[in-house]
Amino acid sequence: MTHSTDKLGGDVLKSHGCGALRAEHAGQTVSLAGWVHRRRDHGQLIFIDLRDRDGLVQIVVRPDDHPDAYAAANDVRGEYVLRVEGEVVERSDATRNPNLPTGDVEVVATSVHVLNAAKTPPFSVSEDDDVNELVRMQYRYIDLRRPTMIAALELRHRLNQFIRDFMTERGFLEVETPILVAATPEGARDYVVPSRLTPGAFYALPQAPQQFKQLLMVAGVERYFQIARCFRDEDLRADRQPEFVQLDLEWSFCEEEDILGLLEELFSQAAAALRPDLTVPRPFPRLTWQEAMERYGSDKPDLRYGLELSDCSDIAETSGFGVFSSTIANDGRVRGIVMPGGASLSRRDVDGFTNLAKTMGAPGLVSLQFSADPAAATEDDVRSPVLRHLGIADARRIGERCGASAGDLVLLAAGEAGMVSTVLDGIRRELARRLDLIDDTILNFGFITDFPLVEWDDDGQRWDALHHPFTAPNEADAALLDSDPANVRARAYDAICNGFELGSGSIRIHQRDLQLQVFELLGIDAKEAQQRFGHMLDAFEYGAPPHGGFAFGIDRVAMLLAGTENIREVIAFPKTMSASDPMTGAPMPIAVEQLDELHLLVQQAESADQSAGG
RNA sequence: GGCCCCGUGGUGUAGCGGCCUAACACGCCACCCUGUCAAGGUGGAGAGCGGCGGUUCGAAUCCGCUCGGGGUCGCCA
Repeated sequence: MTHSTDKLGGDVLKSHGCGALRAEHAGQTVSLAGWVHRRRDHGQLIFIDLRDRDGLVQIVVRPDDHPDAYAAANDVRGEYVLRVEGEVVERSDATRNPNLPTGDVEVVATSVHVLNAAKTPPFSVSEDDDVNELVRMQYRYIDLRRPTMIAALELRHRLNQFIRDFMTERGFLEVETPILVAATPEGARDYVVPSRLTPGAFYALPQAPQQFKQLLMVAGVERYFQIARCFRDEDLRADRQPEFVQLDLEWSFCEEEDILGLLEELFSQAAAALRPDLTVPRPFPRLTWQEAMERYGSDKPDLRYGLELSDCSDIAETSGFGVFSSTIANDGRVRGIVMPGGASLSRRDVDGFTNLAKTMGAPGLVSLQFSADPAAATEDDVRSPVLRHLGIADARRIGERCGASAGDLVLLAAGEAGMVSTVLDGIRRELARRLDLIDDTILNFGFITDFPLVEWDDDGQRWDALHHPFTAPNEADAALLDSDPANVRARAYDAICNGFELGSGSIRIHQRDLQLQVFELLGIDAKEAQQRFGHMLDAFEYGAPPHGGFAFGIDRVAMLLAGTENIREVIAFPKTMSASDPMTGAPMPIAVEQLDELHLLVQQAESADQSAGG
């Protein structure tokens, strides 16, 4: 036989995969093994759809020639595990099933063996029902049998494979780094592992292999990558899991262009290989962070649609509307977004947007509904709760500034700049959904560049690294490090796609002095720096090459390639929003003996009905 | 930590103060049926409505608390 695409055949128990059989196999005697997808009993004729990882094939069982096979088939139920022997027969024209890849053939069974019976599963494998996720997770091994889930696992496998090949071809070396590492107080909350041998001491699970990969650069690896497991103990989201997988890469003697160019190739080639049906616009658009925030209010804007924001702060500043003028007087901003055709919305609908804004921290929204072109609008043409305060002149200017036309709705948010961005970003995404502007046949990748190096943390009263403390400042802004840290740009960049952040990277600091200067800015003095990051600082003194890198979430890329908005759909065994696993019960209390060995004392009883006290 | 949504037979839903000793679809069980492929037909079993407490003559239905799931803001170097 010539080279076959059948991956599941050739076993002792199984000569072919169910999904692999075609007309060309007609006449062959085959042995198949798989699960009963469906069974159709016609009395003196039983059809069984036998399913394995690659697909389905119809088995026909008749009592006359093979009574034993028929008897076995009679007792078979859904999800029974069978081994079937028989002959592949081309179907008559009237009985072909064009909906099935194997629909031109069927297997006439000569024997049917039940390898294992099965209880009726808690939900259907054969129907694509919307089953409660808790139940799916409790029985994940059944959930994963569903063809869409198997397909997601395979997609992910192929993505990983693609990445390994791609990186290898470009000279990157896959190096594994430790999972038990030192805790880092900065950044996300660490998952922590108590040390038995060093009482009172703890490892942390890595949030990312950051320091190790930089040290690999100092070690002369030059080009490193790893499909790395990362852990962050933060609240979860639809696109966030406590443990996730990144393509982590680091590159010596590289500049921003090298990395962004590599990523563009990687993402577009991966998409072309795995989802040739999707459109990937190239070149990937690049926006500075500043520009992204101005135009979209987000550092991960969905670029598949417009709905850009407009700044109306100057109009607001001189406005007779006190809320606006005082906002500007207090260093706030007033910005707006247009909903095309929104002038006809009811008060109730407009209130819906206001309520959405309130959930994101806005005191409210100002709405202006223009029934005429804003440039020529009279008071009768503008519907707004604040028209009286604003005046028709400013209403016109705002309408024009935002680019509204007759029939449009303008929504304005006023207040602190960050809040205004958050709110309008949320409104923008909601508008896109309502106006059906989201094209799900496009993967719109992009890069965000020139992030600020640091941001002021009001709670901690200090500067925090926006990316991480090893990010190099833009050389042009070096002078501002002491005088005006907020305006120092970092040599940091993010990759985005369809409104998701895929990952981020930067050119790193490779000089001890500059690193110390940045630590200083972050409130880490020389002594503390030496204590906590001495190995990095020392390494920089032993011939550290200039280097930079990137890391992106493989789960998220897989999610986008799979066409879902939920990361759990592309993870074999995900955790719930409360970071638990309903199948295994993790996390769970451990025995007192185990705690003792680890020198741990648990503060509270885990629940009131247990006798173990505080 | 805040806010929003959800929890009714195995699954998905309906019911939203008495008509509910809870309805429908799929699934399940039994029987019939030789060409179906979401097979078909007939019959049947299966939940007391996440838990606790309240309001009421009466609670799946209203209220409070609680548990669980989902979503989101904060958070996520």
